[in-house]
Amino acid sequence: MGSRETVNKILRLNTRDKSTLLRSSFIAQMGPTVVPAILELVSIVNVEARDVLFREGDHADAFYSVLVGYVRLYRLNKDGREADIRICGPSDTFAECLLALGDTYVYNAQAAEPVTLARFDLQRMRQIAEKNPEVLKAVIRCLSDHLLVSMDCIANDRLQTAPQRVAHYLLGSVNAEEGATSIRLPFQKSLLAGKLGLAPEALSRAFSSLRRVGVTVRGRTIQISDINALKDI
Amino acid sequence: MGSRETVNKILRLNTRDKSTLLRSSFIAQMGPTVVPAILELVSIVNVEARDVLFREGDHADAFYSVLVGYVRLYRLNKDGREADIRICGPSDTFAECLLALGDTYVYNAQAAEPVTLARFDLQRMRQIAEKNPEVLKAVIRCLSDHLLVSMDCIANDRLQTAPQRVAHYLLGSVNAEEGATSIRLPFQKSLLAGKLGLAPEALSRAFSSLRRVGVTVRGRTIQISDINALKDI
DNA sequence: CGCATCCTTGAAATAGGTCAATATCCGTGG
DNA sequence: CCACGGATATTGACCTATTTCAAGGATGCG
Repeated sequence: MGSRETVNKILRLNTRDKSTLLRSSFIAQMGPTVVPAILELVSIVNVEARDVLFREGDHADAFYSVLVGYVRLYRLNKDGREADIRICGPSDTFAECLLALGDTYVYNAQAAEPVTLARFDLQRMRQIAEKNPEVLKAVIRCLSDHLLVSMDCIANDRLQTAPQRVAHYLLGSVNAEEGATSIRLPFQKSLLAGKLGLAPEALSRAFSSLRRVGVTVRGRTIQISDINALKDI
Repeated sequence: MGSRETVNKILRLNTRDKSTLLRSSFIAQMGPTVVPAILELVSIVNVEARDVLFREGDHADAFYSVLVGYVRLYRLNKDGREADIRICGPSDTFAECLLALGDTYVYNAQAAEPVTLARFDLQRMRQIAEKNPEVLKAVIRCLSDHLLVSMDCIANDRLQTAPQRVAHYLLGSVNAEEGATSIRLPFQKSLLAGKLGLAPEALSRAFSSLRRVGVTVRGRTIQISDINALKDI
């Protein structure tokens, strides 16, 4: 029964989820030889908005890729204040550093909305990696990307003001090179605030200070009248 | 001649440097089979205090391990303000993420004092890694450690005040568990300030605010009268 | 012993956090 | 399709931590 259920979970991986998984930063780098073996050990997990996936210090037996929704990775200080470390969206992988680091989660993870995840068993993944350098290389790629993102985050926190961080985020989400565009935020503003290391109020104020360079906010929709003006902030 | 010189460089690797290199976070994880091959392609680099090793955007053909001294990894904003991303000391490896990421440095690196480095050629290292999963695993280990350090840094920047960051640093450098001790800072205070994401003045003030919990500063020597008192900051 | 560098201290300016009140958004159910 | 209500977001006022600028003091190297 237990195994029957597991098989069902895998079979139920719908076309859209499966293609997201195959295109995830982690899986996408591997060839047709290992991918099936990995898909064997993947299970699908659905969690509701605000559910805590795991906590810092918990025993870890899996890492994850996001298929649908957004997950918040964060730490707590002893007063219970929270600080986001990374926001993971579709195709992002997290906690994969535990492949090398140990069996304890090093941050908390919470679903910011209803989320679908691919779950990779750590032990079994280590076994597969042991036999397949291809997997090791994918892990290296993945870790390098995350390290780069983290270093960007440190530098931005230390060098940029709130409006600059917001401008930087907008420029990174924009398709066009210049002129006018509009963006739809993929998540709530409170999540963006956390991602940028700001209180929600500070994000609001940053947006309103960007009005003078042609940024208009209506709900999740952001109008940008001149991309180049944003770059000068 | 050129090759003669290279050989000399390697031969000149003195006992102390060599043992540091063999114990560096990167090399130490590998067995006797690959290590000699890697030592073959290592060259030793000496740079003077304040020398810039490379700049963000420079073409990259090597990564490094520190043997002696300290190296500052930092970014610039467009006004020329600097923010440290990581401080690397003896046995630390940096820029190894370029093995996967590309051939452009993603930050600036500057010697904070006279420094001796082991230089790993990226191309040749990639070739060795291709044949030796052991090397890939060492790289994963190394990247995971750096990622963890970076995430700690983000969380600390966002959650802790200046005195808390200093207390946290001191507690991490202390050997004893409780009672009184003293520490000798391994580098200048201005470097510590940068590492903690503070202006030098803020570090000074943080130290003087820690006086009331029994922290006394004289030059590079820090006296701590009660470790447990520090933990409560 | 002297000079340069590094560190500390003070005073003023600022960015952002916190708290509280109001406004807006959006999913739900009618 | 609209109206309702809870959750989100904005705004204002205040407060605190940290930066910045400027000057004085300590430190250590030659």
